[in-house]
Amino acid sequence: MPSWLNRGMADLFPAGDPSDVDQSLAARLVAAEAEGRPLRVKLGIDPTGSNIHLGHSILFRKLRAFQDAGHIAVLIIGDFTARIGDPTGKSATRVQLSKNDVAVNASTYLRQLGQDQPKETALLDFETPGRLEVRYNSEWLEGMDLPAVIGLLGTGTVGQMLAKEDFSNRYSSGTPIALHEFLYPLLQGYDSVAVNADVELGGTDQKFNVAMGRDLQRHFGRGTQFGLLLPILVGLDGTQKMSKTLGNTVGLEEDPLSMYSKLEKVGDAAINDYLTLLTDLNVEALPENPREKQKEMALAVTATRHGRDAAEKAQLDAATLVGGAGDASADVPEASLLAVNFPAKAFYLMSAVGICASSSEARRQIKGGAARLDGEKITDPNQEFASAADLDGKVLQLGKKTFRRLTA
RNA sequence: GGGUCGGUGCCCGAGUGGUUAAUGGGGGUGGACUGUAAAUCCACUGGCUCUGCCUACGUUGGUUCAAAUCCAACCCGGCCCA
Repeated sequence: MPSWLNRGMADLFPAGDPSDVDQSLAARLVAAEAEGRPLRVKLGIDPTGSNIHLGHSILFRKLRAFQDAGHIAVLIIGDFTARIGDPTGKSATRVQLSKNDVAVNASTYLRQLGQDQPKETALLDFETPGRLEVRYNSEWLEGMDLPAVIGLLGTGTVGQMLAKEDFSNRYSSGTPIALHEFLYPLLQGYDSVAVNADVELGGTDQKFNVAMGRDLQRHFGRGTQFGLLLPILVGLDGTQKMSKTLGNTVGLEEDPLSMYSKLEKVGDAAINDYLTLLTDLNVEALPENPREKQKEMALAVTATRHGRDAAEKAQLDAATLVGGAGDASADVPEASLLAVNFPAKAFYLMSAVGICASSSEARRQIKGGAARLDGEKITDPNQEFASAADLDGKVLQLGKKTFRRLTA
């Protein structure tokens, strides 16, 4: 098996008879090569949120690696499944996305994946002909009639569903499981049938669904897919998975400075994973000193998104900002003063400019000694600023790592 | 459909007529310390250009000078029965 394929891999199944194209991905690769037929590699995404973070990107990176090896990336946008909405949790969170929401989210996704970029900077290769198929699953799910749905339901059993960890947890803890949730794995699996996947990529938490895809392909008499699972990236807290709701993410489109400063304080235990899953570098090449190691990793990961030069600039800026703040040359994200009404009191300014979520919070932060303007501590929440001109170009700081350059 | 228990702030979870945005824990943010880490300690943790004013304990009404706490209806969930 090629190393680009093995890198960071958490699980590959089935992994049976090495000579059987149905049991061994290595055999399938060899056979495909002999036939001059690229593999079809499926990756499904639900366009529910609209910001891709580094945790998602490890799957896309693997998909890209397949593309670069000459295979076909089949990106499935789960517009149909997303529209039904995930009923997990309380009634209040039962969001039903409209057709329009889904369309907007999907296009945001594609843009972030690099739809309009050359393949050198894009996450996926949109350029090379024949390397990418983008499919929407409403294409085959929307028109499915009740007999077909019943047929699909008939391929699974309640026992199978309850064997799935999160269903069984919820069942035994008394958390409701809506009936249609059982349909989800089946529909997702049916996507594999519809696109004739050879390989499906997913996080390790997707094993059940990916396996379902293989089962359904067999049921429908199609070629079977392999499941290639990648680890779930831990978030910045170093313990829980990277996820938007936990607020421990690094967004793909974040500016170099915030990306770097977040990454350089990732917990020691997570550094190797970050490097393996988010870059092509060798773990052995990293320095021993844990602090240096963090910096190297942060630099390398930032560079994959913004290029080496921007990443190095971010590293420098991070160092100077923390040292004294307000360095005029530092490349700090800007915040416009246009929406601020003058005269402005300090606490109001901080909320109006978006560095604090609310003016009450800003008040508290100032009292807690967290706010600085050009490195000088703001002590009075009611300190007044007469006009935007007084603030133009200055750096507003919250805590040690949040900076905004104010612009009139 | 019947019985029963329950729905509290980001999460869990106290509270059961009356100073108070509402005990405690978790999480989060900030400060000290440090390697901008971990651990530990301290503070803060509804909103509002704020010496005051709003909005909050499933929803809507009601009783009361006064309700998260009492009453009614409704909505949602667990369990048992069908």
